[in-house]
Amino acid sequence: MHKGQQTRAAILDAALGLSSHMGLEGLSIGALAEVTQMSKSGVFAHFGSREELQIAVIREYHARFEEEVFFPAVSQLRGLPRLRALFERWVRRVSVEVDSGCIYISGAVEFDDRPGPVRDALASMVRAWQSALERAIALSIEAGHLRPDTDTLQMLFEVHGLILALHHDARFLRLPGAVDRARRGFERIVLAQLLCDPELPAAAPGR
Amino acid sequence: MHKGQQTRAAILDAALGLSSHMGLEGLSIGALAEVTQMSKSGVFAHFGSREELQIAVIREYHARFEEEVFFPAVSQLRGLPRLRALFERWVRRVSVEVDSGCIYISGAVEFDDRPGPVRDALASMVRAWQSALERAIALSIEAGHLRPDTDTLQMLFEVHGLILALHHDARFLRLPGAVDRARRGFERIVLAQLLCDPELPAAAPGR
DNA sequence: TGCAAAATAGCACGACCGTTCGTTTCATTC
DNA sequence: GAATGAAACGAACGGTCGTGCTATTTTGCA
Repeated sequence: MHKGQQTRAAILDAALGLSSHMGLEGLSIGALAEVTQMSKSGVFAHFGSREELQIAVIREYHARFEEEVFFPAVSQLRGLPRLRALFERWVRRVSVEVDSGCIYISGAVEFDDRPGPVRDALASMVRAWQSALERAIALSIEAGHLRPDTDTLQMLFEVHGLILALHHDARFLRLPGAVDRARRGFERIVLAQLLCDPELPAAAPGR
Repeated sequence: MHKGQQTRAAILDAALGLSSHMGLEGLSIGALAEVTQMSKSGVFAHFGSREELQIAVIREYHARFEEEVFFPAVSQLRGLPRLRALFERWVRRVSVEVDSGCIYISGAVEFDDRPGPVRDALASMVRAWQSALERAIALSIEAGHLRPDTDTLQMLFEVHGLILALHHDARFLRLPGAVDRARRGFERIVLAQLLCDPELPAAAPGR
């Protein structure tokens, strides 16, 4: 019987839209029932608890994030091209999204002082994404695109900062030009660690 | 009659602690009454509405932020020393705070999709702080510490990103070493735009 | 010391919250 | 077409929320 899975998916879709606007804590079963034209108990039955619903939302967001950001980027050549693709898609996801609001970012703020399974689920997803980026940076070093003395975690930290600043300026302050500033920041970081032309296949390092 | 002001201040103090843990949206009059050992209506009477309470919290946070970060730093020499002091105190405020959670950061995420007076108050405070930083950067250029072609807003954006990444990694992921990474990121940004030794009084630019 | 005003308490309201439970509708298979 | 189990509903519960009222206490000044 697959009618259940079907409406569960529909509920989850609505839940993602809602919680990207109101945050994971602002997500309520009543509002969700209204949006999906169902009864509260009907919605509730699919998840068993509000916490489970929140975790399901996080997992769904993770899946979509992978689909839209990670998977398309890994088709790029490993090294700097792939890293660039990851960043570019990340930027788009955070900024121009129609109904967006990155749940990773808003969730991190909402749950930084709130231990529990929701926080754990969120943290593990974020860590997974961060280590994917870390691998992409490491591969760029291996491929000879970035200097071998590049501090991987430091670079990750700074790139992540650009995304957070973009989210802040574009979504909260509604400043124009935030996307460009994020891109320029990225190029500045990369340039400082650049070893050779990333368009060419990796060769012996120039100085 | 100043008893009112006094308890109002006490309430506000508790409210700051509460909302730095639970966020401005998580701040409730009932919880506040419990903490301050007052009745709900007693607390309520001091502000007239929850929204006014939130705005009062924002203003109080702003005052403390000025006190702890801005004012001590402007006693430093204008230019790079002052900019460094601003950043260093900002870092401390965001990271090591006892009961912290920067309301500017959490509020920005909570209210990026929620128009209204609270959002407006928060945004104006954040903008005030950002333009204070912008002035500090501009002064560093005027003083000859930074290259005259430095993009002020770009630098502000990147520095802000470091603080946001620090907040994320230290408070949510609880990664060690985030503070150092923020500091190193700042030095990297400054170094790229450095014109002459900031310890010396501004002189004719070396190349 | 007494009095007006300010400050606080107490209580109730309506709304929404997550959750439970018994019932009803629906889809599927014999 | 009847039987069966999943899916959805509807009503209710206890709780908390913000917000009005009306008393009552406390405060500061004459």
